[in-house]
Amino acid sequence: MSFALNGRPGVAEETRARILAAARALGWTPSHRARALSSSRAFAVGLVMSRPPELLGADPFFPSFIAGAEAVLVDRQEALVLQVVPGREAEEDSYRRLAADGRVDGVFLTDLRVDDPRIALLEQISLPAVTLGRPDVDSTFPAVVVDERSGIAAAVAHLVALGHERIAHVAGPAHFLHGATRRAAWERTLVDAGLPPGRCLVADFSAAGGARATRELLDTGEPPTAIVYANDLMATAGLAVAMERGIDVPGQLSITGFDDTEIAAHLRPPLTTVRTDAFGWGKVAARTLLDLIDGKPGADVEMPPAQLVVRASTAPPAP
Amino acid sequence: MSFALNGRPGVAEETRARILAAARALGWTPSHRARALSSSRAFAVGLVMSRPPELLGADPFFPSFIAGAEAVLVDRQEALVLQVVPGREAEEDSYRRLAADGRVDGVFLTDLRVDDPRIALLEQISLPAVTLGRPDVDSTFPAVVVDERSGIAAAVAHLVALGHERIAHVAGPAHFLHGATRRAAWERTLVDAGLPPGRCLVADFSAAGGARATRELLDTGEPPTAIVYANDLMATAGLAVAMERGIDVPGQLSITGFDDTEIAAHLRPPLTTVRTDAFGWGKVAARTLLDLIDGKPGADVEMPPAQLVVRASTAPPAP
DNA sequence: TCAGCAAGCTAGACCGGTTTAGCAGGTCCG
DNA sequence: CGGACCTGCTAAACCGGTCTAGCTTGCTGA
Repeated sequence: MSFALNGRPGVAEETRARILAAARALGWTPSHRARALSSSRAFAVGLVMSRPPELLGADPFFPSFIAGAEAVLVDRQEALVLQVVPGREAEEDSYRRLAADGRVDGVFLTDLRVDDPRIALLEQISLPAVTLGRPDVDSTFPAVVVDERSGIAAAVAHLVALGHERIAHVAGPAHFLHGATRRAAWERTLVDAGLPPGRCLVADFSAAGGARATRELLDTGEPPTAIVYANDLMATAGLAVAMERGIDVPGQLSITGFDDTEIAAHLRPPLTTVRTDAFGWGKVAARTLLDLIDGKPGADVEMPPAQLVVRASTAPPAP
Repeated sequence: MSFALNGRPGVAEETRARILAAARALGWTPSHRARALSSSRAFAVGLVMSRPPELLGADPFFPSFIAGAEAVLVDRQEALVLQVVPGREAEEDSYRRLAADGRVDGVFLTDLRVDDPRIALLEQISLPAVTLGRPDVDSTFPAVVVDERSGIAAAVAHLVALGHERIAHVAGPAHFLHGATRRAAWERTLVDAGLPPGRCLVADFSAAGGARATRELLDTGEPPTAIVYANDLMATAGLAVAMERGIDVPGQLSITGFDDTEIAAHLRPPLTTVRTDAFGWGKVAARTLLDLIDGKPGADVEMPPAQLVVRASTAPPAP
């Protein structure tokens, strides 16, 4: 029976057709639950998000990523199990339970951290995974990588080309790999351009954090003429801080963001930012994860690099 | 066995303890899959989102709602299955498949629409559901309701108290129930205040739509002195349009939003808006849904009403 | 003393697939 | 012409729980 339905060899073509016809005639649907039990598969993949809810809401990444992943998952009859956990300890529990209960056959590892303990954890409980970005620790999991460096580098190069020499950075938390990567890319590009590295303040990707960092930068004796933010949310808050102080953007201060959120193009001035294709990322990550689960050897995948989107929040520095 | 483990009567207390101890000693974990098969339960609930990804990303509602729901679900060992569908037809399929596969025991019905066909669909395939908001059609499902009217009413009343007389509205699509509700609340409050209803433009909750509507409003011979937007995203875009035209906010134009997004308080000027407790909404909705699934009669639940948050984007009209 | 009964326990059917073992029928070869 | 072998199909074990039927045991009352 199942040979016929699942299209495996050892069944005469005519019999297979007859069975399929009968199944259709009876309106028969295979029981997903029985299949899951007998084949010890969940036919689902998991995504654990451990960010504070207000940051999840402000970041367009997850919805787009999820939509992209879903686009692939529905076709393969796989479900997406979502988990939101408040803190780090709960996070480990979350993965363990997902695996122990057999709720999922694999997970997406997002928001990669420096020396991320989850990689060892998942290897230990042998839960297949795909990492979003290349981890800095040994990993047997395939990575789906978007080069964020070149996007930030393009932003910095763009500012340098405009004539800026004091280019600061408002970074994300240093323990996040993308926070660290963006910061390193900013610094490296400045050095390569023969400029002294500007000031770097570490914030937390939140609007409040971005505003605070911006105030601190502007309070310096010799404030930067341009600020590269690690995300649009902080950049937007920074823009407001500048306005509040009567500093013209981009006349007196250039700013760039990262994410290209829906609102970025509709701010005043429209935000120069860096765009990544989260939807496409989700699609590729889902395909890679499903292939891995199916036992196909998963190789790392390189996605198109992040693109600089030049709008009106950047201009030559005031003379 | 299962009597003991699930704490049902007909088992001596001592035996129960012995069994539990043995289970612990062996490191035994009940197989979720086997349980699902034999009890024909999925131990999961579903959420189908049928919005374009870019709007999902800009709206803080879903992440907060999901986080709230998760807070309840983890305690009850229930999973959340997420589905993102591109269009209306796919939507129906999505629910049907979720039910046919027995992937979930119930669903959250969000983004309620006027004359929403999903209610009849879910009743037909007898998939338990909880509606977020009170549907305008007959429904046997419990509704978890947040009064959005009074939040909008408070915003309009606030503007009226400041002295505004031409208060326009940029609405969400009319087929969404919350779009329609917010619009009706705006209109009703104006009429109650003895003012002629201002202009209402229907947009689509997107930044581009908000900007377009704002331009159209400001292009009128006698433009409004205040605009009530149906969400923060459109209000933010509207703010940018005003700035672009050199219209001072709030000096010459007052604006209000809806959602209280993370960025709202960090715009220039900080946005007067209406806040709903999406996290709490998620918690209550999850509890209600699980109770319904457990066969407990589900009554409608009234949540605390949306609150007006007055910031600096509203002021008396220019004389 | 022993039938009558309830509480407590145990064996086994069941959920609905997947997968293996075994069986019928036909072909090939000696 | 008969046994080896292959093909295609069928019957039954298995996944790991839930849940019912029936069996033990200990106690009550005539």
